[in-house]
Amino acid sequence: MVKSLPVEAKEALDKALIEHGLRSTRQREHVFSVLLHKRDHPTADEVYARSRREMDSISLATVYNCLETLVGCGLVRAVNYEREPTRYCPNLHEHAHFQDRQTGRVYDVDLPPDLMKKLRAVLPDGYHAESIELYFHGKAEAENS
Amino acid sequence: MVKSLPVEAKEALDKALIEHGLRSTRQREHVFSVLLHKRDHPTADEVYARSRREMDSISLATVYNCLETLVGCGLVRAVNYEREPTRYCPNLHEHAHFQDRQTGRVYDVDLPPDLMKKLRAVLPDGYHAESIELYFHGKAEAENS
DNA sequence: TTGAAAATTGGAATTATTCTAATTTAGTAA
DNA sequence: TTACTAAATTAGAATAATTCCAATTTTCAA
Repeated sequence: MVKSLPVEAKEALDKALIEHGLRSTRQREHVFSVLLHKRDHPTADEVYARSRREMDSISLATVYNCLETLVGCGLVRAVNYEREPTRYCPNLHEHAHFQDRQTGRVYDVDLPPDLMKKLRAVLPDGYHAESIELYFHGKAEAENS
Repeated sequence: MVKSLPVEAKEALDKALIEHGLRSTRQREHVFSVLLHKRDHPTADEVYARSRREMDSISLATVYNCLETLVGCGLVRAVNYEREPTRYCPNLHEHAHFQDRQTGRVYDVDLPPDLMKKLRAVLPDGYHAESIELYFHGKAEAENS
């Protein structure tokens, strides 16, 4: 059972939507709550399945729309490994991703402060990065869950 | 006109193919030469178009097969930005990629020695990276070509 | 030279995602 | 409240990069 949005998340959502000139809808709120509730980098299909458990009328197209909206508002990041389906991540701290080769599971990797600054400094003059994505792929030692 | 493979590239290709228990074919050699000749991170479709200019009988499926083989042999890297078509890069030096938001063009970014080592050190115990991909996206000041 | 395994081929199939056009809804103004 | 209008949702069709398939061709070792 996905609990509804905590107030601070609801506030962040409404604020971001208003800032972007977008409306608050049940579906957007629900999709956001699904992402926050289980932060395991689900695909759109998985978000759809989870969303339907509480909101059986939501459509796949709407899930895609909501995810795109959330990414556009900066509340969620899209994570792409090779040509696998896009995964979604509501962690807004500066972080990288690690995918386990065997299970395909994706984990967040915290980054030391200033690492992004250092990476940005690697760019030659004339290159200005708006986003930096750091993807690790390999073997993660067995964990529970 | 795509010149045929330089000897050292031909040798590297044959060596890599043999190491992986694969055969040398005209198509593999030609696709590799196309990648080496213009290193602008072409998509499979673009590689197909270029390959056909000299080898009109090559099929799109074969181009995909060859690219996959070259990547598997470690002679070429696959570059993925969001859900755009995969691009291919024959630069084997340690490097990152930068995509210009406006043109979509992808550039190689040289990395200082040891940067990859430092990035690897960011991983918590139990995580072992086999590959690390660093993607920049933003604005590159206008260049010729 | 030959045979078997591997590679190529054209076209069909797949699949994540986007598009479309009709319906519903949110938010505002009267 | 009510009514309006633009925005959002919806189901299903369409798209596009890639993969699959079964038949043919090629490589290479014996």
